[in-house]
Amino acid sequence: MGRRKIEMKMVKDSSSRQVTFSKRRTGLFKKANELATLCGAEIGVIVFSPGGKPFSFGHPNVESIADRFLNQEGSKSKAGSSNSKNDETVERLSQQLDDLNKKLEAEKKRGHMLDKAILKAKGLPLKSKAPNVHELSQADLQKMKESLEQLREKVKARACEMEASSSLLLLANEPDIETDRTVAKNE
Amino acid sequence: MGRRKIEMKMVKDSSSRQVTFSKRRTGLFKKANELATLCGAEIGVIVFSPGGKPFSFGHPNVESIADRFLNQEGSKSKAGSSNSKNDETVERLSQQLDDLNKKLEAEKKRGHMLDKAILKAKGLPLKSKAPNVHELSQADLQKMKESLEQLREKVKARACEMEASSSLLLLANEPDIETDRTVAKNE
DNA sequence: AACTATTTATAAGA
DNA sequence: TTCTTATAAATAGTT
Repeated sequence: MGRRKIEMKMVKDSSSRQVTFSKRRTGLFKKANELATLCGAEIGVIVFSPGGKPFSFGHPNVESIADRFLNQEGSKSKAGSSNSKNDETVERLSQQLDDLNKKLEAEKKRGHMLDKAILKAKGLPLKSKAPNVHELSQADLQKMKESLEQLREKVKARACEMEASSSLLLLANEPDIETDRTVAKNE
Repeated sequence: MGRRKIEMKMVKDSSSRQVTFSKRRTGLFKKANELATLCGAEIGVIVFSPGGKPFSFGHPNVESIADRFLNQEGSKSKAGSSNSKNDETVERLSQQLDDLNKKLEAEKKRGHMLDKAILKAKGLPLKSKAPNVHELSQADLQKMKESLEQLREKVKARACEMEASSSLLLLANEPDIETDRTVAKNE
């Protein structure tokens, strides 16, 4: 978003990385604040710099949001046991798998287009070495997609089980809830 | 940032607010992901929609970051000590999902690149069947982990294949290969 | 810290 | 809801 487009990978130069971190952290918090303001959403952002220093933004405050998220009393079982945390993790993994599925489908379509494009444009000797490299790639993507779907099913199944059984577990662990609005320290 | 500049006030129209929330949440997660990637920072973002639905982004995962933040001083390890193993596995799964996303996005970009440089479009339908497996626990988490590792290998393999086979094409067209991860769920 | 040239994000509209 | 387009913002490279 500046003079040049940059590669999405770790900035090598330590000094530049620090500058980027600082600028983008500010930008991220600003975006978070706008989202909270415009939509009345509750948001918590926690950032640990590469040096391990903590920064945070919260509306209304990070602690309550983090706590609420970790114990997720909203729609699941009422047991605030250590399992609910795990439960939520599994739930999120499931969501991420869903997301991956979408990406894979898009990628598959694109892959077919590329196959045609490549053959048409150059008629490269891709078939000589083995079956078409891109065809194999497609097969792999298909396998990946199927595997991911299986995993998703397992994860979902497990989430349900945990929900059902977690209510039997201990309820004696509640992290304290603090109050604090926007906190952003400079590194 | 669009057709018009908008006031930083709660969007009145419920419908528009929902759209704004969805778009900006996606943008926020993307920014968070970029910050994590570029600077090697650990980031956790938690968003509760006005309706109370939870969304989150985490690198490597929200839980560990939230925990670390809430327990700034020492370790936490609440009650369920038998869950530590699970937590560990889940953490690894999260890490691998992250890795998968990274590679997939890299390919996606590569695809865009080739696509852009070469041809016009064409799509195709697709569907697949996923066995519905229940009963998941320690052993299953292990399987999930292994599956993810296999997938990662496949993706890695494909990435290499494409890299090798597309170099010729790339030379004749646009260079520039990037990587980026994006994890965002829609409400 | 400021300053731009560019790249991104996104408000509207379809 | 997804995509497209016109603009507002964010920000990479500089000074």
